[in-house]
Amino acid sequence: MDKTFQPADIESRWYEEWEAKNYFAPRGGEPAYSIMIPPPNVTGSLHMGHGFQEAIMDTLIRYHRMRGHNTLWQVGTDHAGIATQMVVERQLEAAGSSRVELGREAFVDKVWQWKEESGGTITRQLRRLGSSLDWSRERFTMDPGMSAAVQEVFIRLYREGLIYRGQRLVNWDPALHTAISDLEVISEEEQGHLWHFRYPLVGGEGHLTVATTRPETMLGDSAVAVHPDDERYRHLIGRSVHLPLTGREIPVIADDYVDREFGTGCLKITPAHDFNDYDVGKRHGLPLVNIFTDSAEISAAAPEAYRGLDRDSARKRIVADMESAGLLDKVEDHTLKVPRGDRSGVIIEPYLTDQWYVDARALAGPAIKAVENGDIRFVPRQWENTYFAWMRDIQDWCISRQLWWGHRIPAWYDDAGNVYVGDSEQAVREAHELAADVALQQDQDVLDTWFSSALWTFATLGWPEETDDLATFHPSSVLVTGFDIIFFWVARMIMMTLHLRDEVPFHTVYVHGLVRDAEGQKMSKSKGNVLDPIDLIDGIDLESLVAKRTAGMMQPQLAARIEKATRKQFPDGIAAYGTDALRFTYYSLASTGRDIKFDLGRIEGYRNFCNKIWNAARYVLMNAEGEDAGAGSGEVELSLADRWITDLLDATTRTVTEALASYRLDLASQALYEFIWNEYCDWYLELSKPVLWDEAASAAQKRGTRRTLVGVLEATLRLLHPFMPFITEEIWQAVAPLAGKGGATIMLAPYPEAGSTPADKEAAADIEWLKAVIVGVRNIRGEMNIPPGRELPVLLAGGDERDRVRLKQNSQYLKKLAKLRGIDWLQAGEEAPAAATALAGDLEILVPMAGLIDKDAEVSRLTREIGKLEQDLSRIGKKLDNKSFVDKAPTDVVAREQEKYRAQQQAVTTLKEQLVRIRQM
RNA sequence: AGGACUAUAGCUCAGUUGGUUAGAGCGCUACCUUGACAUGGUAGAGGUCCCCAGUUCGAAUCUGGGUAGUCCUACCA
Repeated sequence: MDKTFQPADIESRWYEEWEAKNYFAPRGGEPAYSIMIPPPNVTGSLHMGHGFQEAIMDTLIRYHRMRGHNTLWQVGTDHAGIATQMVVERQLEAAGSSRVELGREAFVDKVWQWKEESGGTITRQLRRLGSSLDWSRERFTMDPGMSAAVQEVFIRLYREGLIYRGQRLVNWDPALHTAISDLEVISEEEQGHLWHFRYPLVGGEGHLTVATTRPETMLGDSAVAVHPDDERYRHLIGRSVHLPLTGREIPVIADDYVDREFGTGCLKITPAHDFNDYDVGKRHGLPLVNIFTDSAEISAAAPEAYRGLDRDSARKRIVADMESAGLLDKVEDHTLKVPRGDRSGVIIEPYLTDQWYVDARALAGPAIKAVENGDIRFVPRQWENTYFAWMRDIQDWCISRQLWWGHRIPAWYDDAGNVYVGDSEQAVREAHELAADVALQQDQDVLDTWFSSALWTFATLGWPEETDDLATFHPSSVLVTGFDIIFFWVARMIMMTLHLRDEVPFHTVYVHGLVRDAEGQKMSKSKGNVLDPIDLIDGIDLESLVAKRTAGMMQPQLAARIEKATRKQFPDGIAAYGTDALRFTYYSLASTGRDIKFDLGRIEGYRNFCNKIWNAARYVLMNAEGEDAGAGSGEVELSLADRWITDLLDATTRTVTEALASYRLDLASQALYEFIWNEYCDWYLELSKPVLWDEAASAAQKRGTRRTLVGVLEATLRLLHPFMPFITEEIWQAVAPLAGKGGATIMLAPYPEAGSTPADKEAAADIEWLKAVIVGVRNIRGEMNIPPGRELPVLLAGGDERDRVRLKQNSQYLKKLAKLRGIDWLQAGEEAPAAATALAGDLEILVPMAGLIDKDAEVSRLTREIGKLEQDLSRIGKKLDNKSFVDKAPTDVVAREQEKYRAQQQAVTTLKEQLVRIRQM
């Protein structure tokens, strides 16, 4: 074995073997445990959020698999309609072509081609993370099975009246030329202006002043509204105003939607371009004047002067024209919320079109109930409130998209505009007995990507067939996801699955936090603070990192800033930490209800942890290989340390198991870290040395220590395997045979279970005593700068019979671990030599100072120690003097404080006497 | 405008039902290449648990009110 842990080669070797041997597939057993991966974008690549999420799922999956459950981790990818189409369109543009030029069929072929080319990236990356996904069942949201399921669902819901087609205002993306759902619109505050326009009253006397943030929409105004009770304008209701620049006259109407306090109290109404105005227009029977094309340029419905202008130019022109007409009252600065498309980033336009909708209200009821009654549980719980809030006020879901990449809507139209929904044109013709000469045209639109994702948990298992897999693995056990897609995906899965299958898609939703950068910023390409998990695994040099982060930047000045920041933050690039270290970092930061700030210091710490495990294993193998490690029938004698560490492993197993059950991977990883490093390595391995290296130790004793050494390591590796799959497998292969364990892989070895035997409290107490004495000596050594190699003589004083017994049993340990030359009891009446003092309970540990220890140094050390103790003593004293504490606190608490007080007092007395003695020297 | 979450060491974070000397890692200081490991060992320094009030014998923990930050939902032109 190498002296340091080298993850790269080990990782690829083991993953290939696991996959080749089909260890990831379900293997029967009871009960079933299944997780459906949130399908990543097929043409995407892995980011830190994926890394985090997959790591969590893999731990849960490996844990249940080792427990012998029938475990399925369903893998697959998503076709990601808009995102993927955009990428391919951009490629075409770069090549001087376009989607339109290519035509629909050729374009879709092109996308498929791109999917074939780039689709392997993300799945390769998933493998690098060690994700034990069942690749033999890999699915894609546009594969034939999924497509059939999507079609089936659409038709079924249509027949049930839960999908309908309607004309209304939608969120229109004028760059992508498609409708999008409410969720895909991001509204953020931006600096803008409020323009006050004068609309002259018809009849010649005066005007009304309206305030608007969108001057260009005035061309589509249908009315001016005032509040019905507004004294200022009441007399004008029913009159008309000239709509400037258009030659139209529009009425003054009354509607209590108007806020009298805002602006002038007069509101221009543009029913075709504003959601609220649309409602007002409906109430008053106002005409819809659509002044935009589908690219949000001024349309033929507007005066000729403005036609063809984009929104921004139109705005400038209109403001200028109003000003020169003397109709611009004033302009104020104003911050407003601007709605933008989450993909395109352009301003979204409310736009009147025909679209398909899902009646979400009807589906929401059962979905709410399922969470209310606990059929589905959110972890952490608080997300249920978010879910309820949204579900109780849910809007109908616009599912049609004017894209080419996606599931084509199974609807056909005849020339009269009648709609026929069915499996195919043929099926529709037959069902509706349409003559062959009736021309039918299929709907041009595709479905929202989330429509197919909503079917993910059951469509991947063969639905609409009632397959064995469905019966076995559905509902799935847990969904692991980020809060950002609770509405997009989680809620819709729940609604669809309950409706179509009358069962929940999963029993638990584990919601994890967002992975942010070290400053707490969201990672994004434009900020240039993105970390690629693969780079943390393999490492990357500075130049490559800079190149990667600044590639394909639209704005060069951004690239310069990113480069500077990157060079500053990673002057030496990023080291190769390996998958296990990366995963462990995720777990350690995965406390619930909290985002993760990814800190390089942590991953480095866990890389070191891997190395620690590696070297501990080297030590164990070094001492056990070729030796009798107690797996046979030879007599075995267990030492105190053996009993203690075995017990502690048991306690750790319990902690880890409980933490896993409550999705506290941070607590699980912490318990493992502490046990392995602070107990097994720091103490147990050291305690094993005196036995193994002692000529006088019996074969049975050595056998006992070797057996414990190997046995505890072997079990610990299994305990750790779901978290650190690679290093544990590599070491386990060498260690398991020594422990008498068989099996081809640790992956399928049983997960340790906490034993039922009561804790060996005596062993624990003895080890605590031992540690206290050793730490006492080390403290003196450390404070006095005595080299660790120098052996010290030690005298013991005070203490009771138990201390004497313990010393007798543990002197070998003490000598070795505290580097002692000899240990003697100070006889009664014997004068102690000048010595530095440490305490272990009532036991005094004296290290004679002769030639080693400086008097002043010891004086100040003792003084400091006494000071600390006295502070503590006075605190406890006050507590005990408080009558109501003694009266009201539970007796065991009081007793504990009293014992503490006695011990501290004793300690202070002893140290003070010692101080006096030293001073007299 | 509603709602959620967060605030603990210089930094990143734990702290379960109120009772610990408030912990870990990184960083820092000192000493040390001792036969698993310098990606290491030993020892040490470092905290007004955001502020105020309350409940309690006792509050980092419970209640109320602030402050600051992050985010979600809905939005008035």
